[in-house]
Amino acid sequence: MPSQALPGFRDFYPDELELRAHIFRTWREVARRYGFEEYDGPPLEPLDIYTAKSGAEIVGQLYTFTDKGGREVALRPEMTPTFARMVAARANGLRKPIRWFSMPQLFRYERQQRGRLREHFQLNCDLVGEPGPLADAEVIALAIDVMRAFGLTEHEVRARVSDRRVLRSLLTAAGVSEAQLGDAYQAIDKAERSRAPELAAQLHAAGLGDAAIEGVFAVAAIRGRPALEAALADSPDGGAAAPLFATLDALDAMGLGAYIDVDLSIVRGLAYYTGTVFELFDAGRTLRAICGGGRYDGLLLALGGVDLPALGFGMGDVVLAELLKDRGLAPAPAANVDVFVAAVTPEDVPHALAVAHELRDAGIACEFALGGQPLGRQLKLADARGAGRAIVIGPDDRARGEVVVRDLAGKTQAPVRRDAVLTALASGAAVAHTRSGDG
RNA sequence: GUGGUUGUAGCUCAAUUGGUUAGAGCGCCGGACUGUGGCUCCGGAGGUUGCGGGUUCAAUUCCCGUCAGCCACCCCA
Repeated sequence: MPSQALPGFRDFYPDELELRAHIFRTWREVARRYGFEEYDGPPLEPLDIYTAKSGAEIVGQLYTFTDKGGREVALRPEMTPTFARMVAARANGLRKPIRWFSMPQLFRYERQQRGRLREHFQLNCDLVGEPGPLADAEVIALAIDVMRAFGLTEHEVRARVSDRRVLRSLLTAAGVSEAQLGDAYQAIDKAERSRAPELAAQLHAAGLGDAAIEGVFAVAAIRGRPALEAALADSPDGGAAAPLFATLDALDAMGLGAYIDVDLSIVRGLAYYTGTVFELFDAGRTLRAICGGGRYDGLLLALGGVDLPALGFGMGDVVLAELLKDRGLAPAPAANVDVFVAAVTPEDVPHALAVAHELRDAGIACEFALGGQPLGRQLKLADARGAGRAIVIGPDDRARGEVVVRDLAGKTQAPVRRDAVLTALASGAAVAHTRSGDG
């Protein structure tokens, strides 16, 4: 048994890379539709840009080492610190709002499971410089439109949306103190996965009273806009949800309302979110989150020293690829070549090479048999390669100054003058492409 | 990092309460088929049964360890 890839790392065979390329193409195409520009940064960064934000305990989940210059470095586990640095460095010169996206490969040293590896690619889209609710709608809409571009409908993917400003208002009204908010968020985040008595015990240990604990569970159970509006009716700060509602209205106006579930159990694990938070899930909830993001208005100040409102999301390729395969939405295998050039006898081979290279110069993908196989075997290979046409060159054809152009799907063929091969291919029956979708 | 569970050709899976040479389909290579492909038929290559140890006359099968996958926890930047 030869060595294999490290746990959590992937070898991409051609058919798997095909899916990855499909995901990358789609990510770029949809981001472009929203006016986002692509950027990138180094995959290796100083360790402290990650510990500064998340504390030293994060080191256990990073790939770190000391480089030959004595620097503590880490393979990037996330893009946000790099993004914050880049934005901060040129903040004054960049026209706001900034719409940037990237597709970094990220690394984290953790026990892998389905949908969670030690290495993955992640679409990061961030919008900086706009505090208003339309920015939130733009970012959520972009995430949803990526799903739609893959052919995923509102029956297959759900966007669960909440807002930390709303959570804070409701929890405060229920008697949760400012200092206890973090514990309350954590309990809400786990509400669907953990048992209520355990969570209640943890909250109790954090100093919450019975009424406040009950309030936390009540908030975590809010689903849908009417339920949220009802809860807010009893709240002293009913206006806390105004931005969220404006964002939801905007998504409705875009025609994407069918994808949205107001779901107050969504808080996101990160401490730095300040407003809208959202996650995308497959409708059956059999997989991990496809995408997560939200508004982080204080983070650029903390990381980069520029005080700009911002929000964004990250969408990994692993869960997405699982979902596309489950739903039969992975692209059909592409044809390797458009045309296969077959030589009947060894004497025909130089002529086949000349024709093949003419086609290649003209931008047509073509292949010929390297091993002098019989014609039948060559055509078999042409078929396996998905070629739409074959060009057959034999002594008889050459004697007439011709080649045979065969339509492999239609099983028809016709002689073509040797010097008219290119024009015949261009004007004849369309070269078959098996690719569908993004071709 | 903790606990549970599963590991048999490239892939999907078989192998009678432990029994002799570990099989099949798909895929791959070749032949039937040296100027016409997808089908069919025939043949071939490909396995230290994840790895190591133990029990036994005998281990793919039972036990232990280890590695890897999966599930839950942790974490989810």
